[in-house]
This record gives sequence, C-alpha cells and structure tokens, in this order.
Amino acid sequence: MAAFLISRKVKMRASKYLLATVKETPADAEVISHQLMLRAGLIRKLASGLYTWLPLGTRVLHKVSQIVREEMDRSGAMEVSMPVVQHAELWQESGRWADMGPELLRFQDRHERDFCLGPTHEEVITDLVRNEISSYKQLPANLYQIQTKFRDERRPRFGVMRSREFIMKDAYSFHVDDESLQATYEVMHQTYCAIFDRLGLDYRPVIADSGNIGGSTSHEFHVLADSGEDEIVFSDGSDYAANIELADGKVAFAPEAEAAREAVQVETGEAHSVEAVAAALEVAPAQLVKTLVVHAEDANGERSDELVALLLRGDQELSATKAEKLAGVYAPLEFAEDSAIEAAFSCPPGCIGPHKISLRIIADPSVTELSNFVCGANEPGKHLRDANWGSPCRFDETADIRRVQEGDFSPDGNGKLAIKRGIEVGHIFQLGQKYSQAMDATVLDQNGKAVVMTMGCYGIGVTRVVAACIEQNHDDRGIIWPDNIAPFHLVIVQLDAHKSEQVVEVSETLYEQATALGMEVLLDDRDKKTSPGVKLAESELIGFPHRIVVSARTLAEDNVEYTARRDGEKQMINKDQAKDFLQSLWTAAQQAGKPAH
RNA sequence: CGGGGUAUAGCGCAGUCUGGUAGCGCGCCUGCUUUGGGAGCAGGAUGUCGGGAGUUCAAAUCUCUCUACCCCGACCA
Repeated sequence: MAAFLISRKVKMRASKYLLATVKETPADAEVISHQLMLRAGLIRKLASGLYTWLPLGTRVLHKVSQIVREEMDRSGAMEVSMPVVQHAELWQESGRWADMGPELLRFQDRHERDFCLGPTHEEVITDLVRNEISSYKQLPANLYQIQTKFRDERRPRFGVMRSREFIMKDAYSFHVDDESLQATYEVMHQTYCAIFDRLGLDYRPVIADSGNIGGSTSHEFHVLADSGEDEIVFSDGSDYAANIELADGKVAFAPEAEAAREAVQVETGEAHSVEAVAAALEVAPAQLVKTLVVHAEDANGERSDELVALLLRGDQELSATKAEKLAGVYAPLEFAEDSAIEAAFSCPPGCIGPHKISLRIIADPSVTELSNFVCGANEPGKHLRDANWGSPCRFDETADIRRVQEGDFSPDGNGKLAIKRGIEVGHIFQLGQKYSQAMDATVLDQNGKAVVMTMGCYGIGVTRVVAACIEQNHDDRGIIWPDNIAPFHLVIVQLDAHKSEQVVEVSETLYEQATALGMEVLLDDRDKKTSPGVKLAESELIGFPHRIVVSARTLAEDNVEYTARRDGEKQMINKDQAKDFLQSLWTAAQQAGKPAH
C-alpha cells in the first residue's frame, strides 16, 4: 500500500542524468561556493543575479526546503503560497511604495496599473489576515511560505549568495499583545536553531539591526565563513553575540585622569589624517578627537542642508548604522561636502574640531572621558593640544556611535569581543504594529473592542543556505555534502563494466538493495568512453557523501571499495556483505540527520 | 548610482598596439586503440569577433555610440 503514497524518485543512472560538470574554474566566480556550484553542475547563470538550478542543484534545494518546512510545521506554523506579483495599492497603504528604493522592481500591466515583484510579503499577508482573522480567539497565528523573491540588488555577487531572484522562507506571525509575540519569537528562535542544526551548519544567532523592515527586537543567524559579507562580534566569556554594526559600544573606557592643562595651538602643516596628526605630535591616536560631519534630517525626515558633527576617539570607527538611527541625523548617512564644512567651520576638513562652532555636536562615549586631548583648531594647518571639555571644546549630547573593535570588553561585562565574518542565512524580527497599524489590521478582543494586531516576521534564505553550506563543507577536490541535503546519498561507480559482466551484476544488485533501504542512489553506468579518472573525480567534485566503486580489480578478491567523501578513507567490503554494510551506513546516516528534539 | 575593467566557437583564452579574408586548449560528433585518478591517435562540426554608425580598397583590429557582464564602494534572506 505504500506504493500509493507520494514519494520522490530516488534512483538514477548517470548515463541518463544531466551531470553538467566542468573541469576549469569559471572566470567570473569569486568565492569557492560559487565556483563549486558551477563546476559541479548545480547552477548556471542566466543574467546578472539570475540563476537556473540544474537537476543536481534542484535536488539539494528541495532538501533544504523540506527541512525548513518540517521544522516550521512542527512549530505550529501554517504553510501558504502568496503571489510573486503584487499591486501597488497595498504598498501605498503601508507607505513602502514611496519608501523602497529601486530594489523594488516596479512595472505596469496592460491597463497601465502599477505592480511590483515581491521582495517580501508583509503587505500581502497583512491584507490576508485582516480579511480572514477577526477574533482574538484565532490568534496567535503564524503563516509561512517558501517562495521566490525578487530584489533588484545594487550589486548582485557571489553567485546564488547574493542574487536578485532567490528563494526565501518567510513567515509572519500575528498576535493580540506583545507577550504573545514574544512567546512566538522565542519559538521561532528555537526553530531556526533546529533548522540550522539539521543542516549541519556552524552558525551563530546574533543581535541585529531591524533595517527598513521596521520593528524593534531582531536576531540574525550567521553561518561562519571567511567569505561572509557581514562582521559579527561575540564574547569569549559569555553568550553575547551581535552584528558589528549594532554591537553595544558603551563599554568602559577608563583613561587615566589627568589635571586639565591649558589648550595650546600647534602647527601641524599638511598632517590631516588621524595617523598623520598623531605622528606629527607624537601622541597615540587614542588621544585624538576625530570630528565627522554629516547631513542633518529636517522635521519631515528629509535631507537638510544643516550639518551635525559626530565625535569619535581617533582610534575608533563610526558605525553608520548606529549614527543613522539618531534622531535628526539623515539616513542614509551622508557626509558633508568639503565646501559645506568650510562654511561651517571656517576651515577645510583635516583641521576641524568641536569648538567655536554652532553645529549640533554628538559625542561617542569613547571621547567624553578624555582629557588633555588633541583636536583640530579650526584653522588651516593647526591643531589644539591639551584641549578639554568645557574649555575650549563642547558637545551637546552623547550617543553610542562607534563600531566595536576586536578585544573590546563585552558589553555584558563578561569576556572580550572577537570578530568573525558571517553569512546571514536567517533573520527574525519583532515587527510590532508597523504594518498592522498602517493597514488597519485589527481583531476584536475579549471585551469586543478592536485592537491592532502585533506582528513578527521570520526569514531564511533557502538558496543562500545552499551556498553557505558549501562554504563550510568542501576540500580541494570539491563539495562535501552532509547526508541530510546531498543530491544523492550514494554513488555506485562501475569500472570495467565492458569487460566484466560481474561488475554489472554486482553494481546493479547493490543499486537495487541500496534503493530498497531508502537511500537515494546514482549509478554511474556510463560506458568506457568515460574514463575511471573522470568518474572518480566527478564523484568527489559533486560531493556524494558515500561512494562504492565496483571494479574487476577488487571483485577478483570478491570485494567492492567504499569511500566516505569526508574522510576519503577507502575500505574493502566483501561483496556479499555489502548489503549489510549499506544497512549500517544508512542507519548511522539517518541517526546523524535526525532532528535533536 | 559612482569608480575601474571585460566582451572573439558551449567553456577558458590568444589575435587588437602596427588594418590584409579567424586561431589555441578543453568540451562536442565519427572511427580505432586505451581502462583505478579528469586517456591516445586520426578525422569532423561549431563564429552575424556584443549591437549600431563611421573612417578605409579592406575593420576582430582605428573612431563614435549603445548594450551586457565582472570587480571595488555605507540599510539585505
């Protein structure tokens, strides 16, 4: 009766399969995952940021999706499928039609009505839920889909890692109150850990920026890899972990207290950069105050010609993300033109300092404890030495605007911070009422009163996960798939089939037996024109976790040869015991791939 | 969107400076040989030299222009 259940085809012959491997590394692939995905025949590029998934790649993609689906279902979320094409009205209602930049691809239909390709689905889901859910009794509700998204990225790169079209699992939860949201958020956090555990990834959840999706609390899930585009920070003495752009920088700076001296103006000539000035005056960069000037934001949130000065210690760097969050600072951050600086400071950039000016001045905590420091004199070629707060320098307010650095104390007081690169594969947000408010999504509460729903949203980049997995699982021969997402679990390589009928017999038998166990098997039955070297090299490039080579040479001693892709060690298996061997192999693989819960 | 670069056979490239009728390696097709680490020999197919305009007796090559793609640059799954 099992024959009537739906099941995926799990056996295939290489002679009838599109194995589109290439020997040479494609010229335009930068990172290893992109190179290997092209070489192993997983993907092909159609245009910038657009990829076709070939048969092997598609199998991997489906497996990743399936793991995500199983864990989402287990968490109680409900799968739906929403349109890729969305009409403008919804986006106008939420305000994002105007807010989103060119990464939202817009077009018109034959009636000249405005549409866009969905880069995310908050609007559509909120519209659905406000129509279908009317009582608090129906909440909380968590709806998700696994679907193609389109974002017209400013710069697509690294193959499928940052493409314009990609597959995302996006989930949206709805609640009567913040407590309910918090509970679901925690469930999603656990679910994400379960998903990435099952995918066999080395990852970290980190505190993150909620970006333009809105909301407050947010965590990103990063796969650790040197090729990652993000920097993440974590403590060696606690669980603290954060995206570097957000990592709390208000940690103790304890400069030695010194009696304030009288500021003196000194010649620094052509020295403009922090390094040059510090060298010229023979002081540490940490003894300098660096003055950055950016555009302010007016009452309507528009870019203003007014300027704001940001102060940092000379050895520190600005976090643009933090600065942009400050009220009155224009986002995206825009540095003042040289001419504007000259007008405000009566001095070109390079010698400016926080005194004798009328601008709003925001100081990072790293500078406020300094005494007898160095800063620009607001006169060409001159700096101030032994400057102090109050005389002559001033600041109006303090705000954490620095990027944390390797070795800083952890903000929770335990341990020091280390910095690693990561690939963002997941992101969860507590959205609050940003969309439900704008789109008037309400339910009736216990008292029959309409309340605006509170929302959370949760994304996983399914296509990006595949690339991230390869970044962490490869060697100089190719990909090393974990059993859980390998396109096939086992490859059976026939050698000498043309001169030994026994090779054909044994390999066909093993093929049937392995398939009967439930393994997904690729039988490499290509004829003698495909040399042994090609078959072996391709099996390693593609990265099947398990390989059995059936050849006349080993059959002469009644053996077949087994190799695990990861450790590469070969072992001889008596052909009559091969079935039992496969059984134990398969049992172990399933055990390893089992969810931890 | 700014800066830099590339575009010649399915893929990787030479040829461009100095204009003269299109080449190499891999792959593909046919045949023979070979068979445990991306085989050998022989034969073969494949190009609007990214598009358009111009200069010239003659343009892959020089000029102009458009387009696509790649790399470097501050809101992303």
